[in-house]
Amino acid sequence: MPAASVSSRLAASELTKDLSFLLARANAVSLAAGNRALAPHGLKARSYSVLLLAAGDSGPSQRELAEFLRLDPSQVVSLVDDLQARELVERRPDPSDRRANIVVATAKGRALAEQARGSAAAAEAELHAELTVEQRRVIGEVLRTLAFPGE
Amino acid sequence: MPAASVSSRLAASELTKDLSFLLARANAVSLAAGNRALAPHGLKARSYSVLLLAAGDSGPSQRELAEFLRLDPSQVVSLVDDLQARELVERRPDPSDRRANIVVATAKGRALAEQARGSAAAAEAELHAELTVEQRRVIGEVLRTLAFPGE
DNA sequence: TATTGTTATACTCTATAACTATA
DNA sequence: TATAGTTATAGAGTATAACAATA
Repeated sequence: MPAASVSSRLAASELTKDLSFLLARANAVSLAAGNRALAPHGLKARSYSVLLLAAGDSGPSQRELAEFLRLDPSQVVSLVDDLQARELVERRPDPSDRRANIVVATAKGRALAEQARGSAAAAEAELHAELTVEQRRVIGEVLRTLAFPGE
Repeated sequence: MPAASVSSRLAASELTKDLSFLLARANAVSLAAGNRALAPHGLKARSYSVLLLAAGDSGPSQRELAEFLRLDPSQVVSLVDDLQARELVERRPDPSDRRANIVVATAKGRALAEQARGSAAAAEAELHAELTVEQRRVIGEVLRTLAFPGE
């Protein structure tokens, strides 16, 4: 991983006003911290997201996971393969469509998801420590709008 | 690229409240739109960022580019190699440190940077069309804080 | 015909280590 | 000794096409 951020002469650059750049850099910082927090649980951001969705009560198909996480269906295959090999999730045939697999967490998977959620939340709290309550509220709204455009 | 986002049963998931997830997804949307807008100029988000910094008046070294963009120095090498082969930037020896290369845009590079900036700004404006003025102001502040923690 | 999951493959991105030239 | 740039390489992530089973 590259060195930690430094205050730099480049901070005066026009890029600092580019929201897409700031979004990319903020995400890189957040992703690195998240992966660090999840590593002790044997998870990364991707596998954590799949596990969390599988541990919820929505009963997502692999296709739905791919769309929601903006992954290719083939990437979901290997993520689920890995989680299934570790007995954290199961593939269940969808009774209403025999082509589809419903991905559901096992008891072991739900327990791990709960632990990992604690670690992820702690890491996020640390990153957001400098933000005001108002800033947190607005950023939630805005990111939801940007993350799911047209909805 | 995966399918466009869909409104989904999964929107009720706890992940929708996870700012790190929303940040990652918003970035994926933004990056895809940015790369699409930059493609006609033969650029991607990465090379565009390097070109823009080289076109400014900071005169960044490769090391500074790596830190600011959170890239490994070896990644900067190939980005600059590519831009240099296209005569968009030059490597100039730093007079005060003969180990370092200062990366500066050529006239051709500055012209392309200006064009690309227009395309990128248009794409960003479209993505942010739904945001209020107040939301834009706050997101700028917040993303700067998250992108450059501790500064 | 179209879609879900799968496999295979190629390509890009990321991370690491080692080397050189300078400091 | 340490740092800037470079090279090489391996690993992770991404994108595409093709196939079987099912709709």
